[in-house]
Amino acid sequence: MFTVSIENGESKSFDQPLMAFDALRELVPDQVAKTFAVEIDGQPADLRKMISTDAVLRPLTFADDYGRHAFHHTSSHIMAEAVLSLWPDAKFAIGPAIDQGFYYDIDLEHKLTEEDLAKIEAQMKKLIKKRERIERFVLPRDEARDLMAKRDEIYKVELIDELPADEEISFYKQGEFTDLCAGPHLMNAAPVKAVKLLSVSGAYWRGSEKNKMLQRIYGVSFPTREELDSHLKALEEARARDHNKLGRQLGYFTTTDYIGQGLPIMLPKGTKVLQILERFVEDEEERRGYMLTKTPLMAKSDLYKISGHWDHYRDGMFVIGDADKAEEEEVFALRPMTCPFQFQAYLQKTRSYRDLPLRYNETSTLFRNEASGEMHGLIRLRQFTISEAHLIVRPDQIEAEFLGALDLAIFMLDALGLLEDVSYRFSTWDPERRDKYIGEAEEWERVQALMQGILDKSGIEYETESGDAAFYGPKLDIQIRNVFGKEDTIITVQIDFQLASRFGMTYTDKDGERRHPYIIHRTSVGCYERTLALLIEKYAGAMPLWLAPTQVRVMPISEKHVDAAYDVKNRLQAAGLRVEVDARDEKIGKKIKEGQLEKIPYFIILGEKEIADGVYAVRSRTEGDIGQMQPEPFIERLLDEVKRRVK
RNA sequence: GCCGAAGUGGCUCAGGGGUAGAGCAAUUCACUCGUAAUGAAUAGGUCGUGGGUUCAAUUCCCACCUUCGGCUCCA
Repeated sequence: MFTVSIENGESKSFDQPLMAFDALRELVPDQVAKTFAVEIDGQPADLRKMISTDAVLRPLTFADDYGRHAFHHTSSHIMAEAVLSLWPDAKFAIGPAIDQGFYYDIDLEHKLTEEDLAKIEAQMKKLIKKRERIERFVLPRDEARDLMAKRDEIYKVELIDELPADEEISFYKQGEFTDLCAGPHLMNAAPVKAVKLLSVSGAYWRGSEKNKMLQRIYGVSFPTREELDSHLKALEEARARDHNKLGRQLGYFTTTDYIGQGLPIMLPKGTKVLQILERFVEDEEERRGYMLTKTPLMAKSDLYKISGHWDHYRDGMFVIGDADKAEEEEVFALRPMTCPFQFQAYLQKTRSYRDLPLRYNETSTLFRNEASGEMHGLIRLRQFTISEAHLIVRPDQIEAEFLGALDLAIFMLDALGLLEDVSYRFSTWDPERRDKYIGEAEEWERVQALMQGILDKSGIEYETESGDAAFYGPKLDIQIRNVFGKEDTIITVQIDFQLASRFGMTYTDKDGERRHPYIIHRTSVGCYERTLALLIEKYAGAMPLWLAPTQVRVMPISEKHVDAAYDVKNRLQAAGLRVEVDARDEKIGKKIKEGQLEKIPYFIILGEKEIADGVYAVRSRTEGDIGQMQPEPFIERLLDEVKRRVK
C-alpha cells in the first residue's frame, strides 16, 4: 500500500505498482489530455514511469520545459515514421527535441526538397490521426543490437555500441516504427495538433566533418493551431528585424562581390555607430585604468611561433607568402588576435610587482580565415574590430581583476540594453583532446578550479561547457541570442597561465625573484560589428538616441523655409547633436514617411508659423507629433536623453 | 570546407530557348505644399562571372564568385 498525491492536491492510495500516467488518470482526469510528462518527487520523468512507493506528482504540460521536450520528441518520431513510410530506405541517426522544436538527421538516397516537406507533413497528419499507442520497451544490449542490425539501422547500432555498460537500452514503438530512444514521449501522438516542417539542411553524422553528411529536417509543433500560427508569425517578425536585411536597407553596411566574403563595407551610418561605441568603450576603459595601445596588424611568423598560434591556430590565419617556407625566409601573417603584440609592449622594460596590474586595451582589428560557409552578415566576418585588452596581473590580483573585467562587461551590456539577453558559459578544456591545448594537465585543472571559484563568487549564473576553452586557457563566454535564437559569443574573459612564460614575461617580486604574471584576456563589448548587428536586431533599427547616426532631421515645409532649416541645423549641431536637413522639394507627408522608415528619433517641421515664432514643431519617431517647443528646452531634452543613454 | 536554395537596372521583385518588364530610387519640369508616398516626362540592364550545348542562351548544362538556411568552427 502506498499513496500517490498531486502537488497541492488530491491523493489516493494504491496497492499495485502502476504507471505515473494511470495514477494521473485517477487523480486529475480532466488534465491528462494536456499532460505530456510528469515530475515525480521533483524528478522529471516519462509518463510510463512505474510508481510503487509513496510519491508526489506534478503533471508537466507544454508550458514546462520537460513537458514540451516530450511533446517535441514525439513529434520528431512521428516525422521519422512519416519519412520511413514515404522512403523505406531511410536510415535514422538522431532526432532530438530542441529549444524551439525538433529535428531528425536522416540518411536518405533521395534528396529532400521543400515540396517533400509538405508531403511529409501530410503523412504526419495521417499518422497522428491513427492515435496509435506509443509503447516503450527495454532490451538487453545484444538483442537491442540485433533488432537494429536486422533493420539495417547502422547509426543506431553504432549508438548502442557506445552506450555505457550500465545504461538501460530503451525503445519506443508506434505502428511500424521502432526507435532506439531514451524518451520521454507522449502516450500517443494525438496531442500533436499542429506541425510545420521548416527546413532541410545538411548535418554531419556525430557532428564531425570526417563523417557522412546526412539530411536534417527541422520542424516545430504545438498543441493547437493558434500557437503554431503565432509562432510562425513571430518568426516572420524576427525576419524583419534581421540585421543582415535591415542593416543593408537602412544603409548601415553593404557588401560587394569584388572585395570578398566576410568583408563588409561600413557605410557612413554604420561607421558612425561604430565610432560612438568605440569612443564610449575607450573612454570608460580609460576611466578604469586601461592604457590604449596601437599595435601592427601583421607580424612575422616568428611571433606566432612563440605564442603557439602558428601550431594551434594557423588554419584560422591569413598567411602572406608560403607558410611552408617560414624556416628559410620571412613569412608574414595578418593577426588573428592582439595578445602577442601587446605582450611586446610589456616586454619593453623590466617590470616590478609594483607595476602590476597593467591593463592594456586596444580597439583592435583582427583577421581570421573563416571557412567559406561560415560568414553571416556582420555576425561572422573575416575582418573585424574588437574591444580587446590584456591585463597583466600577479596571482594575488587575479580575482579582483577578473571581477573588474566582468563588471565592465556587465556595465557595457547594460548600457546597450543587451544585458537581459545574455547567458554565461564557463568554457573549459577537453582533457581527451590534449593536442588542442598547450600546457600541462594539472595546470589546467588548477587554473580552472581557480576560475570556477571566482565565478561562484561573482554571483552570475553560468553553465559549464567542456572543450570550448582557448588553446591557452579557460574562458568565461558571455553568450547572446540573435533574432533567430541562434547563440553567439559577444564578450569573453579568459585566464591565461601559459603565454607569459612562452614570451618570457616576468616581474620582479618583493623577494627579488623573477616571476611570470598571469594574463587576463578580455573584451568589453566584444566585436564591434557583431555588437552593431545585435543592436540593429534588438531595436529593429531604431537606435536609442545616443547611438542613432542621425538624431534629428529638420524638414522645411517648402522651399521658402530651407534657409531657416539650415539655421536650425547649425544651432543644434553647435549644441552637439547630429542633425541633417531634408531640403528636397517634396511634400511634408513624404518627408515624414521616409524619415519614419529610416527610424530617425526626432524631426523638426519648420514652416511659416515656427519661423515667425522662433519655435520648433517637434515630432518623435515613437510619439508622433508632440507639438511646438522652444529651442532651448528641446535641446535640453535631447542632450539629457543622450546623457542618460535612454533605451 | 560540406549539404541545400538563390543571384534579372541603385533597391524590391515579375518573366522565360527567338534582342527584357513593374514599383521605389535617380534626373528634368510643373506644383510651394502642415505631420506616413503630388503629377508628368527622361534616363538606366552584355539577366553574378567564365565556359559549353544550340541556327539562336538571360532561360538548358558545367565550373567559379557572391548571398541565404544548416553542419563543423568561432568574437
